[in-house]
Amino acid sequence: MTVLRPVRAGNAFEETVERLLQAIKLGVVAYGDKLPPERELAVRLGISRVTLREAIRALQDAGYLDVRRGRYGGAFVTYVPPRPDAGDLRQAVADMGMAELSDALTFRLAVECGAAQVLATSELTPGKREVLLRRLTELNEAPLEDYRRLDTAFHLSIAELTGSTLLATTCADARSRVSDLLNMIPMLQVNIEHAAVQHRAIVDAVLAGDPDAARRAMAEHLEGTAALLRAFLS
Amino acid sequence: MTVLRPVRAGNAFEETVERLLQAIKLGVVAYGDKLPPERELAVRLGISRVTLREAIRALQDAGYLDVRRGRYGGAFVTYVPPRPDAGDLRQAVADMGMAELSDALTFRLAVECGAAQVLATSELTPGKREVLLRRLTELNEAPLEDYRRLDTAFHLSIAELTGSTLLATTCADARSRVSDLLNMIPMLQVNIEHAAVQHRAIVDAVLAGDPDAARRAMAEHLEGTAALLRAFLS
DNA sequence: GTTGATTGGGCTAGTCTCAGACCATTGATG
DNA sequence: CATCAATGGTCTGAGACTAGCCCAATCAAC
Repeated sequence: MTVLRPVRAGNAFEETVERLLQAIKLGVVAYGDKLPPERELAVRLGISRVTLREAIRALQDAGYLDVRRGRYGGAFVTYVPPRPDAGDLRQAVADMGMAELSDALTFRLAVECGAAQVLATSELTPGKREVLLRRLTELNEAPLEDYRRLDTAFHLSIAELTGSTLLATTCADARSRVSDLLNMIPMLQVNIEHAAVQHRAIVDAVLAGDPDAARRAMAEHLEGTAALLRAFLS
Repeated sequence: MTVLRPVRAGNAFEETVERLLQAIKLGVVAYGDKLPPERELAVRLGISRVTLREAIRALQDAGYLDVRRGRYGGAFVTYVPPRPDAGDLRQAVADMGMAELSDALTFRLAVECGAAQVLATSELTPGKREVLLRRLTELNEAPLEDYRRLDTAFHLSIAELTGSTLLATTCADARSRVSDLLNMIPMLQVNIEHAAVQHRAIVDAVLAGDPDAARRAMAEHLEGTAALLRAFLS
């Protein structure tokens, strides 16, 4: 029974660390940015300041954050994604386990295709069309070190533009489950160009209001990424 | 920022009540069945027996469970879905709020279509094909009072057959967000027949290995249900 | 009947988490 | 250079949650 599973993934401290790590690794707070003030963040995360501080302390010790006191102080992100490396990738996949990996990839495929389909079905305001196109342009013009972050932003904006909070958080969750691995895939110019074509196809289908084409373009894109990932494992 | 949202939906007691309610309302434990023994269930839910007992007590007080001591005792499900009623439906939607409702419907559309697509893409073993067909048959032969439960089982088995635990739990979550409302939609023979045709189309597309058709059939089915729901609100 | 296995009922000591108050540091501003 | 607002750092008492233990009820099997 899939429903009588653990109510909680861990204690408040552990879950908070995970959540902050997700924000950092997805680039929601980029390098050099700071987290919101502790008091405000604790409220938003629905936990006490004490617990939040423990989590921040752990991330500081692990080298993800630099905490400074005083006015204009805060917890600044110092994390930079590791340089892509096929060896690290193999190691990371081994740590994760093949079963969990394919679960995560399947999950991502389903929810992101669902989001693309829904977005293509919905009435898109000019403002929304513009957001989508801007994200695509930013990604295409990105310097190499910003590529992953802007790719994440592009993918997540598709889910966010549907207007469904549940869908947006689920896509963010799905992405974060594979983001470490994606970051370790060596980036070749040919792959980036290939991805750019696929991104364009997704946007075109969404803007044309063609859910079938959107779903197909997204599936092709994600399956390409998954295949690339698997290719570095053999 | 969609990612710096609350780490927890409530305290352990509240989340446990929700989870048990989900199991009951989705029919994972049907009327007359009993929950697993407290000690075992507490382990599976990852909580203490004390907290579990509080949750069970609350559900007992609310009339969902009948708890009996001694050997062969346990917590027996006494819940029967309320008789469909358009008035109750309107009330429930008003309580829920339109924004939350459309979020839930969008979410369900995305993840269930994603699941159907994924399943149609995957290699289906004879055993899996059989499970799917059996669920469909059971649903079609169901007496009226079992219809909702078997409909849920049919939909969830699509997600489960993908082999992705994440996807299965997400679909269960999506369904449970609208299950109360679905239970309140008056069931007309014409609607059931209509749904049967759509269910058949979904299964055919999945078995044929046609992800586009599967996605389309599922979308049509869910949009039909959503439209039916909205129809009773005006 | 008596027994014994299974199950719910209840207690306690210890840990986790919280809310709220107060302290310490920083740096822009006057 | 003094001020002060914003921010991290720390403490305390209360409540939530847990692990582990033992008690009480039930009923099939002997």
